[in-house]
Amino acid sequence: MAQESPTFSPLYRQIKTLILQALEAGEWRPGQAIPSEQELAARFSVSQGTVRKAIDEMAAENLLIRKQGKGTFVASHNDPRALFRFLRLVPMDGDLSHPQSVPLDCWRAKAGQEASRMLGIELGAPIIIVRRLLRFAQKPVVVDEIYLPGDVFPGLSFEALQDWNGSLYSLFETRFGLRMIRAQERIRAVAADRSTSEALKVPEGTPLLSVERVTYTYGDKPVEWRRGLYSTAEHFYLNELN
Amino acid sequence: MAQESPTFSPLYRQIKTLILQALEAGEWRPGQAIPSEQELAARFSVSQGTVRKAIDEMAAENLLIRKQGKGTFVASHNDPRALFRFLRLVPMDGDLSHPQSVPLDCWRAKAGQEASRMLGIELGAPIIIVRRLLRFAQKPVVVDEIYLPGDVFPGLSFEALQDWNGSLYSLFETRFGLRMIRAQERIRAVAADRSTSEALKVPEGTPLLSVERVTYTYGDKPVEWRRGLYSTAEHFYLNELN
DNA sequence: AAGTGGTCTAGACCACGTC
DNA sequence: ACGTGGTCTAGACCACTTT
Repeated sequence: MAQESPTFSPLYRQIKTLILQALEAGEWRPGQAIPSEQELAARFSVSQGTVRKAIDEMAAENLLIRKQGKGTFVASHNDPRALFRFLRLVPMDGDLSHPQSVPLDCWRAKAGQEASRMLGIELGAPIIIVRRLLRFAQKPVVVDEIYLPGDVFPGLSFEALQDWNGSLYSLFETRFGLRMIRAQERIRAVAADRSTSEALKVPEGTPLLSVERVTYTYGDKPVEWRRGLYSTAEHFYLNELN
Repeated sequence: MAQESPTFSPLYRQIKTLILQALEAGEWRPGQAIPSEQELAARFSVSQGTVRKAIDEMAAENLLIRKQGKGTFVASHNDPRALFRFLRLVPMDGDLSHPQSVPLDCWRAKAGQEASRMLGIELGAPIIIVRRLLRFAQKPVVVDEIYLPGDVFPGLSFEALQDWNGSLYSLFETRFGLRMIRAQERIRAVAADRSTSEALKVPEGTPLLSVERVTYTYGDKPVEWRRGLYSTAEHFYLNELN
């Protein structure tokens, strides 16, 4: 039998798309509550159960956060719980202190082969490169080199980075309205080169984790490419396999 | 106000526990279909929707697999799609060939400090240690050293490992009725020692990924502890952050 | 045609947080 | 007391697979 509707999409997915579009358009800001399920059901002329299923999926994707008795909220990187969603590094001695981000450098350049491919932008398009150090309990543990599309981050400067107390993604969200949704990391083992060994205060040649990350915002659009070098003398990368 | 029921558990979670127990007791084997939602609803005297919600959660946890029109099936490591659920290593050139497992050694020992802590067994309890090589397209990429509680794997031998064509977890499931449910990996960067460098055919001192994994079966019981050394010259560890 | 999981609805009631 | 999300039910209908 021929399929009647090869592009069949259940109602709750269509509702999900509509909510997603409202989210993307900035109708509700990160951290704020979205309308109640009843209100959304009325707005879209469907039952509450259908709205519920749409929100369920979005909550599972960390786009929304449900709080019984209070409402449903737009997920935000300002929420401290969101920090370790993307940073999987854990101290071996179980110390739970928050890491400190120290900007080292920030300059503008043109996208080369690799950056243009990873960020999905044209060769030679303006980009911003940030180097920064991550410290746990004052000890340097990670050196990051971060590549950003220039047109998405207008006015990003070294001073702006220094002035910000919080995570980078928190800054991106607050200053540029850009929400990081998901990321993909490619991990390899490499030997520390000269400049890295100095920054991390380890001997040259020390094995380090090389963590390359591409981060996506709404619509699976890549907006960050970074390479981090992790010292694993006193920390490890923790991954849960389900 | 004092909470009326501090141990409140919704009905669908109780149903989930009952299905879990049936699964654990081996009432339905891996790969087989479980009863239909209607049958389970009748068996537990609840509505189909409640059973559905219980199964939904278990499907999200990769314990069950739903197939529209056919039924709901017990997840199995014999399913080839399950292989890369725990093995996150990907060739850099996108070659999708399946890895080949080559057993190197298998012997019995008594649990030391670390093994007893990781496996949750007594110091000196019998364990089995397996060393094996993983090859992608004939090239050696991973050396694993695997620690197993002896009483859970009676009769496991080097010959049994050699005779098996398939993944280790597939063997464990088929031969010992042990289903691996979830795992936790701790990743660090280390330098290749003498014996590892020979097995992986890389120079001594080459940076390698050290991947320590604890694997759990039903009831969060640890039943495997392994340490893998990954050569990342032509492969990388891929991790999706959602 | 029959059986399975998947969707959608409408209504009742519960648990939680706030006023 | 009220509004929110969370649970549970019962029934109708849809999509997919097999007989």
